[in-house]
Amino acid sequence: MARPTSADSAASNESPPRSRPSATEAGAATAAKLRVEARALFAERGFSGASLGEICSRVGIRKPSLYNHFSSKEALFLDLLQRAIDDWGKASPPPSTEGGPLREQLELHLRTLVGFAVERPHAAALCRVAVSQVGGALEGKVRDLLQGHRREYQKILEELFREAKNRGEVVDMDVNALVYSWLTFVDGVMSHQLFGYGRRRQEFLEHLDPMWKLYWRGISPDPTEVGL
Amino acid sequence: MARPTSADSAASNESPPRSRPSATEAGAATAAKLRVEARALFAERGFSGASLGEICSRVGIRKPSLYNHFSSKEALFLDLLQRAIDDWGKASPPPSTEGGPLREQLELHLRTLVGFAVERPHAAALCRVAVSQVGGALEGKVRDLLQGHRREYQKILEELFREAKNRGEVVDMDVNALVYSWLTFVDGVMSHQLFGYGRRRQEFLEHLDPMWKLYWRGISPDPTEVGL
DNA sequence: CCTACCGATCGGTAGG
DNA sequence: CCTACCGATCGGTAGG
Repeated sequence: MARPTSADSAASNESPPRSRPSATEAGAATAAKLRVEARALFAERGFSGASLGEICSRVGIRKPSLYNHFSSKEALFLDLLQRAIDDWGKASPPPSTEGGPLREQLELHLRTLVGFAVERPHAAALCRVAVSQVGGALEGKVRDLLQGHRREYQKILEELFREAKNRGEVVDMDVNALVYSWLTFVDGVMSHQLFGYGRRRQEFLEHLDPMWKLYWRGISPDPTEVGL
Repeated sequence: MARPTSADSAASNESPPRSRPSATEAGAATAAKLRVEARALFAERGFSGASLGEICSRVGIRKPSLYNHFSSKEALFLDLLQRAIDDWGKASPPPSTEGGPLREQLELHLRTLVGFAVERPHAAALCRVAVSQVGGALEGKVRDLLQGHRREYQKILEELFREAKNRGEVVDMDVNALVYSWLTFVDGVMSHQLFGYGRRRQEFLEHLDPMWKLYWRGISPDPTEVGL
């Protein structure tokens, strides 16, 4: 995240504004604005519920002009999804066995995952919309994008937990069960963050710390030493 | 669940077929068919992505005839959502402090929750679609339905964990943290079940047992006694 | 339950 | 980047 700006205003590859923008720079700026508004509207209404007309209206251009930047509604959505996945991955690098004790690695990783959803709510919500987009025309392409990322993530977790188990940093248990346990915990936390409403979301965030401790207690090699 | 039939073919209030159906019986049968197909299509494509024309086509009637049974697309969706919530609640009665040890209560409850998603995938997916329906016209009404149910569920859990804590059946910790921990665990499990794809879903189900044990280990008053 | 039809809006194109 | 416009489809109504 280049700038500490709020709520998804930052796209992946924005350039700072100049005093006299060239034609290509103006075009890039329009494309960036389109991405911001499209991301927000897709996140709020889903793929079919968001209309290109409204996106363009929010940017201040007419609908046909959008096709100078994106070849179709589907292409626009997939572009945004790819960026959201990439940005999320960059903001939350997977934990490594080299980085230190498993407990600290996992806790940090959890916090960066949640942090992305807090700082980039529209990008996170777009991923949620994509996951929910099980039917319809772009089903296959969305699934490919998401599954590729998920498979890679799962493989990293398998290695992480296998090594941690060998070092006695985690309870002695089937590695796959440990991986699924982590995925379930993360998905549960993200569900609250992505689907929760208003106050609930904030209230939930305040309980992240004790929830993490209870999770760690479950997979810790020595639960009695986990301070609660 | 009255009949052990597969995949959501059973609506909430179907009556068994007779040899010579009256006019009102035929009408009720049509309404039931409409619910089955609408539930499947809403679940697959979302609210905006599903069209009344296709629903009617699957049932074998013309679009205007739908309005003899439901006053609008929105009313149809809300009817289905209400039924899905009710059915899920009936199939998964919340755990009670009277019913026995907390551990057994929670495990049984978890299995009935997952069982509903397995036996009634379209009803469960409709709830997922509704939760995702954060924007658009029916935002407020959907939220009211879901929040009402959620609040009630959360209150029951608070009482459950408070009493269990007093009896020493659960780790000594803030009751709210225990409640949120349970909600997170359940949401994580449901995420896999509702959003998962094909083989993954099955593979995940096979790990439900060890995942449950790891969860219980985290909130158990004596984790060392949890057999893994 | 049907045919016939409504205005609105959709994603996208032609052409400049 | 625009105006003008396309065919298709949408939810819903009139009238029987």
